Amino acid sequence: MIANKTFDLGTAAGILKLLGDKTRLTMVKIVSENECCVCEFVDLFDMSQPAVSQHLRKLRDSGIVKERRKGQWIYYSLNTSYPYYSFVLQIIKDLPSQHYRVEELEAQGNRVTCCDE
Amino acid sequence: MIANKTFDLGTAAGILKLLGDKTRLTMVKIVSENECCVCEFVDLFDMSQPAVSQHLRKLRDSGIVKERRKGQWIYYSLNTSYPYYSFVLQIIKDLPSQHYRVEELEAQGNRVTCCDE
DNA sequence: TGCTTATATAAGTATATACTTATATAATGA
DNA sequence: TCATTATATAAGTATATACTTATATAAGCA
Repeated sequence: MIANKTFDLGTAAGILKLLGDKTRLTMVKIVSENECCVCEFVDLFDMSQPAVSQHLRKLRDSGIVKERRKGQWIYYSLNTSYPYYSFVLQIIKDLPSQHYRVEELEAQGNRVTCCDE
Repeated sequence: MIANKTFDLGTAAGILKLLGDKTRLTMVKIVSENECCVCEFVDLFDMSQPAVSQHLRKLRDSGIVKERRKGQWIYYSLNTSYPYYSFVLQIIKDLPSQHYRVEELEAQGNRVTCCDE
């Protein structure tokens, strides 16, 4: 683990608390494999848009994920320059891949064309 | 990661939620290095006995830690046969060692003589 | 410009959580 | 047996959390 200057137990607990919610943990696993936008999460989780938005806000505020606006859409991805990125990666690396869910979305034609640049 | 038959995201999130509390995360790190009894935790955390007991209960109920009675004392330690032990270990392994805190306790003469068998 | 779509925020609410104090259980030892 | 020590549990409470609905912001397009 590199560049974790102030990696105390309080910091670690804060990260674990954020990841200790099934929705957010799944979100983080997803964006570690595929850049994803809010409306796709709404589809994937069958959850209201504000609920999704509020979870993403927590993850963004902490620095775990980052956003990128592309027209109307805002894409979320794992923030590789997050100071505790390696800690996050360590936690999610062995979790079951969620790539198939994004593929399903794509098969249904519900994926936003985000890969066209 | 071995023997995690039903290691889905819900299970993982549940574990992370338990560890996502500074007190419990510290407890788990401590018992990964030293077997410890309740009254020692009370000293270490400067916290009420019931509060400590309730945190330990959550950790024990989940299976993360195990207990061993020795006379009046109940010693807690990391449960190495917990199905998700390797996941827990992966999370805590790089956290700052808490061994010095137990040593301080010992220096103050506040350590229960638990190693006399 | 006005309409639509995507996303964020605000405010309210029900439930979960981490404590508190009081009490129960269990082991030790006089 | 009774007192002491260690621990657990029960019940109450204040705060945190994850939603809800309503509304605001922002971009694209007719």
